[in-house]
Amino acid sequence: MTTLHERIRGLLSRATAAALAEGALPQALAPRDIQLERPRQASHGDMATNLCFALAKAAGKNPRALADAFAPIVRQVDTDGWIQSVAVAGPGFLNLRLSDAAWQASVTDVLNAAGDFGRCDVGGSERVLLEFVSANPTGPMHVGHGRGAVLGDTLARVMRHAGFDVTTEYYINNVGNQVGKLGESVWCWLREPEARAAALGVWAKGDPVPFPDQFPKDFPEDGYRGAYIAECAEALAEDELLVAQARQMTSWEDPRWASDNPTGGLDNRLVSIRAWQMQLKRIQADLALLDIQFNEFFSERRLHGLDPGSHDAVKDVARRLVAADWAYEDASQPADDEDATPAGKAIFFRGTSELLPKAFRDTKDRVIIRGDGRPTYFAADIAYHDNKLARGFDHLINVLGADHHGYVSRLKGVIEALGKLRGDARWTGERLEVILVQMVALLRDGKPVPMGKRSGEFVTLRDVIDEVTTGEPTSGRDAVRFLFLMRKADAQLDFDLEVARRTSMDNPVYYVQYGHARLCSILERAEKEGRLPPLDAVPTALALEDERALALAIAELPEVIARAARAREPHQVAYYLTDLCRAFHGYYSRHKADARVIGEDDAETHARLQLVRALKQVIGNGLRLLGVSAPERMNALPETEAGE
RNA sequence: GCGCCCAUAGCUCAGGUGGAUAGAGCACCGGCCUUCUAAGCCGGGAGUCAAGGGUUCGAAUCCCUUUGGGCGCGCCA
Repeated sequence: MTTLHERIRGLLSRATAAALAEGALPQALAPRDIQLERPRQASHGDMATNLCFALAKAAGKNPRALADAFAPIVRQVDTDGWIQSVAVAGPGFLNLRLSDAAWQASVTDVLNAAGDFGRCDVGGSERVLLEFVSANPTGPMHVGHGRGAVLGDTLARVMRHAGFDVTTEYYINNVGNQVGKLGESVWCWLREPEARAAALGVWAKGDPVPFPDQFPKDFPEDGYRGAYIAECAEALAEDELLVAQARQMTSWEDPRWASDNPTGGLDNRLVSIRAWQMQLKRIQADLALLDIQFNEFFSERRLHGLDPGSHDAVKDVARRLVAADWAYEDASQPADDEDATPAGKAIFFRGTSELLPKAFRDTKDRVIIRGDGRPTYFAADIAYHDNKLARGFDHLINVLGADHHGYVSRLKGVIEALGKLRGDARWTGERLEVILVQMVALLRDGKPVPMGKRSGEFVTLRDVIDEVTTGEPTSGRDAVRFLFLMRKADAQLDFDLEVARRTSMDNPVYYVQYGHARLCSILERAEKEGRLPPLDAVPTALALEDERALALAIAELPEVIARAARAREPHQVAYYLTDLCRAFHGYYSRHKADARVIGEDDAETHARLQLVRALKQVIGNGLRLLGVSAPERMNALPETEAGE
C-alpha cells in the first residue's frame, strides 16, 4: 500500500539526495525523517515541510536561503508530476501545491486498500504487552474502570494498525486482603438465608439496606456492603457443600478451613474463590458490553503457586532480591501501627538504592514480605513484571488510574533492579511505560452524581451504558466509548449522563455516525439508479476546492494513526473523524444546489461517487478502530426524546 | 512538608513532539429543508494561552519561580 504522504516524502527524500550532490543541502534525509504538515491556511498549499529548518543548523545557513536553493531541485526531481508548485514561504517553509493527479490518487489509494487503509508500520512489529483495567474482582466496574478499559482497548487497536505486535492482558488480583474481605462479606450473607432474603427484597425496591441493623451479625465493618454481595451469596447458595461449610464456620478466621498457603489463607477459602470468580465473570460481561476482549487474563494466584502447575514465583523473586542485596531484613515495626502482630522480620526492597537512576528511585524502602511472612501486593507485582519481561516482550505498557501515580517510579526501579540482578542490560525502567488515566466525574445535568463509597451504592459502568442507550442496542456502547475518547488520558473528564443521551453535537459520536449513514444513503441511491461507477474508476473529474480538501483529508488517516500510536493518544483518531465529517457535511450542504453528488454529468457523478466511497471507507475504518459502530442508516429520533 | 497531573473563548475542550494570523463544540444572535437524512449547513461576536522570568531566528508547547485546582506519599490493593 502506498499512500499520498509516502509518495511525497519519497519525492522530497530524493530531492535531498540530489541537493546534497549539488551542494545545496548539507545532508540527505530518509523519508521517515521528513515531516509533512497540513497548513492551517489553504493559501499555503496542500502540504508544508519544515525540512529546511531541520537542516539549517547542520548547514550553518539560514533556513530561508536553503529553501530558495532547494525548491527548484524539488521541481526537477518530480518526474511523476505530483507537484503543481513549490513555494518558499515565511522563514523557510516549503509549501507544496499538489497536482490534480496527486490528490485524486488518494481516493484510489483508499479504495484499493479498503479495510486496510490506515495501516502503517511505525511499530516495526515491536512486541508490546499492554495491561489495562485489572480491576479487583471484588465488585462491579465503575465509570473510572470504564475509561481505562476504553482507552486501553482502543490503544491496542490503534497500535496494532500502526504495526505494533500488541498483547492485551488483564491482571486478576485474586489474592490478598481484598479478596479475603470479599469472601468474608459473602460468607456472612450465605449463612443467614432469612436476612439475605429480606435484604434482597428491600434492595429490589431500590431502597438502601441500613448497616448494620439489617445486615447479618458479625458483618465486617470494612466489608463490601453492596447489594451485589448478597446477590452473589444467593447464587452461591445453590452449592450445598459450600453452604454446609459456611454454616459450620463459627467465625471467618475459623482455622478448620484455612488452607496452608503463603498469603494467610483467608483469600484461599472456597467462598472467597467462588466469589471473585463470579465477580470476574461479571466484569467480563461488562467489558463485552463495550466490545472489549483480552488476549490474556493473568491470575495473581499463579504467581503465588496457588494455581495448578505454578510455583511460588513471589517467594522466589524475593529470595533472589535478598541474595543480590536488593532487599534486606529489618525488624522494626511501623511506627503508626501499634497493634501490629509483633512477628518476625519484614523484608524491604531497596527502592532508594543509589544504584538506581534518580528518576526510578523511591522515597523509602518498601516492604515486600511482611513480618508474618505474607507477601505484599508490591511483592506480587515484582514477580508479575519479572514474568512479563521473561515472556520476551520488548516493551510494557500499563494503563493505571491516576491515583496510582506514586507507584510508577517504584515499579520502574524494580525493573532496573531485576535487570541488574539478571545481568541483562536491556531491562531498564524505560521499558515500562505507564499511562495514567485521570478521574471521571459523573454528572447528571451538570450536577455531580452522589457516590456512597462505603455503602456500595454507586453507579456502575453497566448502569451508565444502560442509561445512555437510546435507539440502537449498541448506542450506549458507542456513546460511552466515543465520549471517553474525546479527552486525552491526563485530563480529568466530566461525564454528563444527560449530555451523553443527547443527539446533538454535544455528543460527537452521532455527528460522525450520521456522516457515515449519509454517505451510505447516497451510495444506496446511486446504486438504485444504476449510476455507480466501477470500483477502480479514476476520479479525474473532481475539480472543486472542497473536493480537493476532502481528498487530502482522507489521505491523512494513516498519518493520524501513526501519530496516535506513537503518542499513545487514541483521542487523535476521534478528533480526526470529527473534523473529517465536518468537512464532508459542509461540502454536502454547500453544493446541494450547484453540484450534487448524483447529477447530470456521468463523469462528474462517477468521480464524486468515488470520493463518497472513499469517505465512507475512511470513516468506517476509523470508527472500527475506536470500537464504535458505523451504521448504514440513522432514523430521526422522535421529538419527545429531546424535550425532557 | 515532599512528589505527580492539570490551568487555552462565558462553559466543555483540541492544538501533529518548537513554526506562519491560536481552533472546534456548547451557549447567544441571524439565515437555510417539494430533491442523495435538518442527528445537517452558512454567517456573527468573543482570547494578556493562569502570572512573572528564562532558553532562540521563533514558545500555548521546553526550563525555573509563584498562584489556583485534582491526586498520591501504609507491613492496603
